[in-house]
Amino acid sequence: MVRRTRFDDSDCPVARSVDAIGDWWSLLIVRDAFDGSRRFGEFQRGLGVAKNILAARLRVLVDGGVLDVVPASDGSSYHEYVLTPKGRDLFPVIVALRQWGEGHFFEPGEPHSEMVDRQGGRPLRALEVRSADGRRLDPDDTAVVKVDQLGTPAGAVPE
Amino acid sequence: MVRRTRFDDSDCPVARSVDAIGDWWSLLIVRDAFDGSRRFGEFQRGLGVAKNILAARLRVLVDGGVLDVVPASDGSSYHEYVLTPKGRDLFPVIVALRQWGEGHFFEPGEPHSEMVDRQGGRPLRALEVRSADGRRLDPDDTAVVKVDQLGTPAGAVPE
DNA sequence: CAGAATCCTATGCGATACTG
DNA sequence: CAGTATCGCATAGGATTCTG
Repeated sequence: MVRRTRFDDSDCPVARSVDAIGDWWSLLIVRDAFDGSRRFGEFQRGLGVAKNILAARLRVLVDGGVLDVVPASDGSSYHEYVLTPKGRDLFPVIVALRQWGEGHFFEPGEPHSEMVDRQGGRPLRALEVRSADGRRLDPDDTAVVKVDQLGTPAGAVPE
Repeated sequence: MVRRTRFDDSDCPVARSVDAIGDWWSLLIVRDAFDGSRRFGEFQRGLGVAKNILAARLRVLVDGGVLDVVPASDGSSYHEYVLTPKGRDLFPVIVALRQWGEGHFFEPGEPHSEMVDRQGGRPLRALEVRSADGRRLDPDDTAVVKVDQLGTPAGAVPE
């Protein structure tokens, strides 16, 4: 796929995000990073991915500014991979995917990993899309517009 | 990749979501569906993807319960692809990816498509991850636990 | 226009072996 | 343990053609 079709010049932020993440492995690496994984071996065990693939993905994520390489915290000569602020900004993406999966791909009672609030251990509230003034928005309440210049929508999508 | 490594039996909802979506094309199809695309040709023009690929992806999305096929609303003999409730539940995922992209892949003032509130046309509020009782949560405020049985966390991740 | 059917190639990725 | 190097195959997906 010639490195797949590139989306990095699209004017759609979704496409650029998708392009920047690269592939699903990368996203699962990020997931594990949020879960606390920092070492090469941790990621490899958590993912069951071939080491060459993992190494390549880690490099892409580091180059893309999602992960940072830091000296190992335990004093060993290796290093660790930690999320950058940019990588941490993927938090809602991971949470959104997690909640979608929880809601649609598990039988009631089926064991699964779950993200909880550390204080009290309760599951998170479902993500809510809101307007600038705080109203809850459904998909139909939104439109995608093309912003031509500095922040001024050029026109609402007709519909 | 023998249809890539399967994640559909993972106990992680993120992995199952990723597996169900299939690939980036599918996600961009969903994005366009949220933007109002319904017809084969609309998706194709919006994505610039080969028709066979598009057809295959649409089938996967329909089979997966993300899209539904309905008779064309304009009376033509073709049909249209509309989001199912399950598909509409991907809304936060798309919004999250969009916001990440907006925040990290565009220069200030660089033209891009933007999702706005239909009422007033203002951009959306940034997604916020919240606890069950409404506190804002950062990644560090959360943990991923393994739920063994009916809703009772088996133990917090040590860290 | 909406697809299905072919053909073809680049490459993602899995497996394995090797290094420090 | 943390990677790099090499090999090989399946296949995603691009291009094109054909049909109703």
